[in-house]
Amino acid sequence: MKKVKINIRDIAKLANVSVATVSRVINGSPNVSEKTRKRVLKIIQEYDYHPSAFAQKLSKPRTQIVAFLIPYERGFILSDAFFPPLIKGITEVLDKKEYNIMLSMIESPYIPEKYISLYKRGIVDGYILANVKRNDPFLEILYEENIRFVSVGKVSTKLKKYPYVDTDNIKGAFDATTYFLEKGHRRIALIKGTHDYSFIQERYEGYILALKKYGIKPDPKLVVEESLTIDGGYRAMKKLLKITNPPSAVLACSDYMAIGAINAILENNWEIPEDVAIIGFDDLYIDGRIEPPLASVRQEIEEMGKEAAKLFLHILDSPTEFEPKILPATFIWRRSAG
Amino acid sequence: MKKVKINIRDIAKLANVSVATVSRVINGSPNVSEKTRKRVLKIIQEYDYHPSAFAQKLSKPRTQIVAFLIPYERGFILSDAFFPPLIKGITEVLDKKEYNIMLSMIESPYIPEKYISLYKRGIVDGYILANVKRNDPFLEILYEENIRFVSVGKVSTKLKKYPYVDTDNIKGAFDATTYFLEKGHRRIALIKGTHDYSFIQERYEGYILALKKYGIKPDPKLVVEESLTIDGGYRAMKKLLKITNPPSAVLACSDYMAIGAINAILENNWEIPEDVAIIGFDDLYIDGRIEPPLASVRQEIEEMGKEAAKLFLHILDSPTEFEPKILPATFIWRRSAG
DNA sequence: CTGAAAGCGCTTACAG
DNA sequence: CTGAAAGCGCTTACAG
Repeated sequence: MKKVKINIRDIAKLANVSVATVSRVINGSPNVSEKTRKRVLKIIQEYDYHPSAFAQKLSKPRTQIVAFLIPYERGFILSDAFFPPLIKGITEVLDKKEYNIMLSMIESPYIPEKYISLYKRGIVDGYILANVKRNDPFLEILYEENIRFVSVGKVSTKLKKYPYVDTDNIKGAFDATTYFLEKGHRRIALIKGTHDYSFIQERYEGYILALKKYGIKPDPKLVVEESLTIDGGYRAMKKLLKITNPPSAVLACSDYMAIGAINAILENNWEIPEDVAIIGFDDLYIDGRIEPPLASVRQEIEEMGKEAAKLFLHILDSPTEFEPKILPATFIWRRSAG
Repeated sequence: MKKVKINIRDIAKLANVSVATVSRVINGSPNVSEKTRKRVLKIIQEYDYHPSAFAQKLSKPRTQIVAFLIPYERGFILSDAFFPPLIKGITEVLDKKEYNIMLSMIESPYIPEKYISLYKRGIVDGYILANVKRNDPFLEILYEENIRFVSVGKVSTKLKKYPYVDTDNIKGAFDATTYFLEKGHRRIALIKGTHDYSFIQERYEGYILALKKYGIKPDPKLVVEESLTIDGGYRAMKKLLKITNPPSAVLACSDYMAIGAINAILENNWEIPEDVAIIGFDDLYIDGRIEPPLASVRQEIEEMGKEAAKLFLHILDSPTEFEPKILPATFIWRRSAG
């Protein structure tokens, strides 16, 4: 049966002390005699008393809640394997600091005001953002309003300095492309998404950089833009197979795209990696288990989550002294790469 | 620059009314003259005033926050495609009702008290739970404490009646098995996880029911238990290939397991579906794009999220009058099924 | 339609 | 070490 809700005053009466003393016990203040503390704690336990978080918050500056915002497009692949490990990493760090996570998946186009009110109404101490598009105005609003936030992904080119964590996408794409180059490939294609997302732009840059380093002039016909899905990869590869001088190697900007590309290649009765070698990006769980095993560039997603959470906790205390965190991207060889 | 935090009293003064009137305006009370309302709203806008959610909550019964709890095992495949659509569904419904979601991924073994305090401290109105193991004591605690919750998955055999949403797992497995039987298969194997999770138990039941309907005595050698991963499926299939009279058809309790099984079969130089037909479960995004395309049993995950959220909102008002919701599981034919 | 006042359940100087 | 009291920022009978 439910006992009626008990409050600090009840506990005070029962323990024969003032509410101030009970409050001190709750908050672990040293200014309480051991004897009193024991007595109060006993009553608290006995009556299963839990101080109201909201009432506590009312007299404290922080809420110990961070909003985790994930904007997404209609049709977005929500089964994307990116978020669960990210959330896990964030949770792991914040849990230890008794921080809670308020989750919002918000469909674009969205109204920033709605989500900023989470802060203005005092519900959250700030934001962790993921899947944000290049130069999404939300970041600038947060910045101007002086609201704490951490971005998963370097997404703004306008803000001078802001806290973010990211994978070294340029290096990742550079390494994968370089692998192809060292294997002797000269017709290397890039299958990519639109530049709406910064990581695509960066992977593109890494690809171009590697080509240039080998003195190869990028051929625009070898760079195909499509949606970041299996089907997008399939369509992109179909196009590449039709050009006069098709590529002997393909770097895809995501594993899903790579899987689609593989289907298109096999459908064409070409061999992988003999006729076309292929490398994906992200290193999804399934990569090593498909046929042929898909080489990829690994992101440390859970680690990114952890770093994002750490950075967030850090900027709460020192809003101006922080360093963005870039995590390594590691080329993982598997048979598809040749 | 940050303006100093403004409160209801400031607004009252600026608008030349009492705080009570401002409060009425905020809460859309009809007992305010149009003229006054306009004036107050103007001031509120002008000063970008946002009432403190915590202060409001202090004088209101509900917090408009629900905790979404996901217990998990170390090593659990967090890239599991199950959660993002589930979260999306939950969010979509709750957003409209201005409900927020407090997310907790909690590693087992966990201490229920820690998460129950979210409720006892007045932070959340209740819980939505996913990935809960069969007869997890957490549910019983919530039940006894009279705390509102909805379970994604029918997980308790001890509670008489409690609110849950689930997929019709028995029917799904029954249909898939029946498909095999109608195709003439008589040696049908089941690759499954442990009965820690109720959905495994149910899929097992569906499999057995179908066999019995066709008068086939289940052969224990054809039921293999492994971890719910690609590797688990691989190991399970390896075992099945070694038995004296190997199966001509395999139902796997998850698509990941099915993918592992496919690898084991191909490695053995058997043809799919000619030598062994195979059906997975869940209908992941990739299923139609692997080779051979993987038949599966579709769960309506996003829909489950929506129903879970609706059910939660419902039980807040009528804690005793509700119906658990079972969503259909649909067999999806693809080439692997033969 | 409006306001003064009590109340929600805490924390925290201040005084002793 | 302890308590009385003010304060956090709202809402809501109650009275007019």
